[in-house]
Amino acid sequence: MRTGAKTATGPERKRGSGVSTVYETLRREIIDLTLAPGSPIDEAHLSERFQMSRTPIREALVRLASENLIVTLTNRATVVAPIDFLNLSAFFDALTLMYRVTIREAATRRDEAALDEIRACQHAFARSVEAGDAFDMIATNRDFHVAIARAGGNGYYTELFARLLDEGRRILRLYYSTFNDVLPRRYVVEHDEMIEAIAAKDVEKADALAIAHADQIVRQIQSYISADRRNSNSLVL
Amino acid sequence: MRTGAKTATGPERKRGSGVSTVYETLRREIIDLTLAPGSPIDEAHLSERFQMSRTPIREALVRLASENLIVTLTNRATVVAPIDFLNLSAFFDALTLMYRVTIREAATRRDEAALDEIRACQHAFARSVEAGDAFDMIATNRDFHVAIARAGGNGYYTELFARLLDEGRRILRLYYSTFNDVLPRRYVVEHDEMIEAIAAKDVEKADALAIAHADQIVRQIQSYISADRRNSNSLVL
DNA sequence: AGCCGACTTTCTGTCGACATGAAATATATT
DNA sequence: AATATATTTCATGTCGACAGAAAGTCGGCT
Repeated sequence: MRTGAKTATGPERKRGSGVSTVYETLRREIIDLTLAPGSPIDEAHLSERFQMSRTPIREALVRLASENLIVTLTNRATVVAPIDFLNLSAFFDALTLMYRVTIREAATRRDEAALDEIRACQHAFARSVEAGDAFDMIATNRDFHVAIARAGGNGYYTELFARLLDEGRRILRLYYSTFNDVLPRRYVVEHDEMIEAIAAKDVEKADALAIAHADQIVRQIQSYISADRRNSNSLVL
Repeated sequence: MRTGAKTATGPERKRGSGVSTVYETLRREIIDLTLAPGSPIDEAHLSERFQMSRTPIREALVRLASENLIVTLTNRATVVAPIDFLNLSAFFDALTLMYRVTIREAATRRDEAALDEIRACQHAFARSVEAGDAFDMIATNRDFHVAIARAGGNGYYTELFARLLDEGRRILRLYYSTFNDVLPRRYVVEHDEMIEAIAAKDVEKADALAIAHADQIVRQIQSYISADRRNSNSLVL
């Protein structure tokens, strides 16, 4: 006989969805800086917020931790991963490398479907630049470059690149207020040139564009940071 | 087989150690092919084997899954990640790139402590080559290259490279029986030349050696595969 | 006899509760 | 008063149990 009276407060949630819901929501909030770097993550709070037990929440946290989006101090707190301004050069190096490698692969192996994907992302990016929506700009820019990486067809590159771009999103968010509208339009043009080079399978041209583009972004971030007095006080947020 | 003397009543296990114990043990067994690709992972079995509840085991599995060492089919089985022979070229590309990038960084930024680390790993590698222990050779070779990556000081590179080398360990294990003793000795010599170039901060020399080394390994794996009829039947294990 | 559907099995996903260890607080001592 | 120590607090780590979902099994039907 079944005990399944199912009570009043029905667990109206599909079975395997708990962990991924929490994971994706928190991931987005961390990258959006909705959750500030260093802010504590409380399992009980999340348990109440997402209306589920701590178990699926813990599993989501383990997943986030393995992507370095959160840091867990054993037996004590777990906090949103700080933005490490001390290792920025390693970040810039890796980011530049992946810009170059992924666009080279894309220029080599792209097919029409992948090109369409890239163009769609570029349109979304151009729209948010027109709209002056800095947040959406940062997000669509990320998607554009991930689409290029996908066109290259190397999952190892795509995965690392996506992580780097997400980390970049966090840093850019810190400075979104200082965004001016000169650089974004330049990015739109550079993106268009990239698409052209990829479509033409001109690997060296694409590579050169990637180098220039990466240089732009690195310089942009560096100028934001050096213009911001906060970092002379607390280097690690 | 190890420990397990803990029997009887006492939950004599340190508090935060459960997850990492399971994680590290399974990780080693997966990379060693002690757990065959595609073989099922049963939480209840592991629960009994490690003498702990399913909760810490599940968290270890989540961690392994996020590193693509296992694959979980929602609501169904979780299995050891198959070795994907179809995407080998992406693997070779990424591996070669990381050989080059990490050794270039190492040749640029290495300090004496890092060099000592690298030399220690090389000694361990040379010893296992002398001993003709193919398994240990594969493991110490991995450690040697990770040490070089560490010397470069870029965590993003080190992490990806370590993952790639571990994946390579799985593939090499498949063919360990066909190891001959010509190539390993060549590897020892090549490793020595790499150390020399890194110590001399000769970036271009180091890069050239990395390319040659990567080429060796890729060719070795490819020859094993093409010499092995298994793969014409089931391309994905 | 063969195909379809309900039952059973056996996993995984989720839950609530307890144990433990570290920070925070209160207390005692020099 | 300041430091060292005991106590409280409370978030985390772990546990055992229940519920839901597929695969496998068995019996009924045309």
